[in-house]
Amino acid sequence: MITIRSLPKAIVHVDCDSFFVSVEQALRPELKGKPVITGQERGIAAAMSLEAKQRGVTRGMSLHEVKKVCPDCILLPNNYEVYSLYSKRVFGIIRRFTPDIEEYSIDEAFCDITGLRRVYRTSYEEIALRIKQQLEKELGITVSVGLSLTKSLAKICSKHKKPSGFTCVKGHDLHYFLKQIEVQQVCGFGPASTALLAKHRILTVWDYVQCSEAFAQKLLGKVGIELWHELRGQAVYSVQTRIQRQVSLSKVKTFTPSSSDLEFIRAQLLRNLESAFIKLRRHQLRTKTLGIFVRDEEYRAESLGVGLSRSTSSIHDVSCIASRLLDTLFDSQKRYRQTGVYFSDLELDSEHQMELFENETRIQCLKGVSRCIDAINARYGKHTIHLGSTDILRVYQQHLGERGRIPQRKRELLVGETSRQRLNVPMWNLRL
DNA sequence: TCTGGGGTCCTAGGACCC
DNA sequence: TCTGGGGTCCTAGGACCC
Repeated sequence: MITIRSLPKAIVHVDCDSFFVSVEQALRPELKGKPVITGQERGIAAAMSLEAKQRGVTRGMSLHEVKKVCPDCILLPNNYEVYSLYSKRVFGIIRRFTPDIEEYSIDEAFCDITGLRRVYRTSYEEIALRIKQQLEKELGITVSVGLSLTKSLAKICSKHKKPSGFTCVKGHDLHYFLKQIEVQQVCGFGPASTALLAKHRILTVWDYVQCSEAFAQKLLGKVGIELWHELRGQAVYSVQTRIQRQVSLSKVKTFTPSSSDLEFIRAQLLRNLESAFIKLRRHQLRTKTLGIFVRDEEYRAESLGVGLSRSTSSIHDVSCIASRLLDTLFDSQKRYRQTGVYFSDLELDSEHQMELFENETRIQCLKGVSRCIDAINARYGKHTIHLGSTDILRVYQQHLGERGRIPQRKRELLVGETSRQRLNVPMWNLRL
């Protein structure tokens, strides 16, 4: 069921331009006007300055590709702590104008300024412009701002002119504006929806809102009908001022070349599991489910999940389960290029209640082990202490033969180390 | 774009029960 | 043993977002 708000609203969307790079440039003015790219540590371009974009650098481009198209670019590693601090400052400045703000992502926010005309004794446009000017003045970065009747429309507006754009679309201008906007520019219409709409000759947002509500639902289900209202100026999505509780957590790893070696894939999967648990504990969470997935060379995913009898934040409880799930999914005829684990149904550590027949001593003991591992890894580096069965990854690179496979004789030597794991005896290795 | 990582939400279909 | 109908819950997979 969807709720449509009857009164017209004034929703602002703020989008920071090339956020990561803009922050770097704000902190180091000598970088301004140069082709700057962040993402060095991950090997792909995460964000780039206008100058880099003009040379043909795109998001997700591999760095050796970047070097080809833009040899003089300045490569920087992502500095999430600093971006996160800047992000808080962005939200803080907007919050001075209204408490009705949704922190949508690290560099985007929605805010609802409905009814504030009287408070500020000025128009909605003027309020939105003041927010933009204040952000740019205080932070030394540029932002693009959209103002309209709904979140979906405001987001299209902020994207309409970039960088440092301001677009306001009122109800009476809506039809004129929507005729210029293609459906793929709507947040919520991805490649699949766009292709489906194109089949029915629906190319612009105006074409879409001219369809009947029933047709929108038939074609694209719940999202289709919600967006149909939103794009006609009837608000369905409200500005979510409260931070939503995290509902899932996952860790994936793609490896090149692909592999059909079960023990190597198992090691990759268990390494994902180690990382996922580290993150889970860092957020003081526990999981009640465990899921794994693998992707083959065609990028097709297969997954398998189980509910756990009690929630946990310790890998000892589930490493054998993960291993068995993999045995079920694994097809020796296929080559795989990605593994992943995911936890859904998360609960806060503080909210966890012991069950009647739980073994308190064992649980406390495992907790202590996890605490020690976290402390050692924090001091000496991630995965300094790791499961014995993931140790194969450390030596794998040294032994790689042709086609990304470890020669059988060497493999036997390596896999031998992991046999205890499969006998349900946790084994730990210290990387020295 | 053909594929890097971390999320959210929706839906179709199956299992199970009455 | 086969067969109706309806409800709920769960799961795998898809689509989309940053």
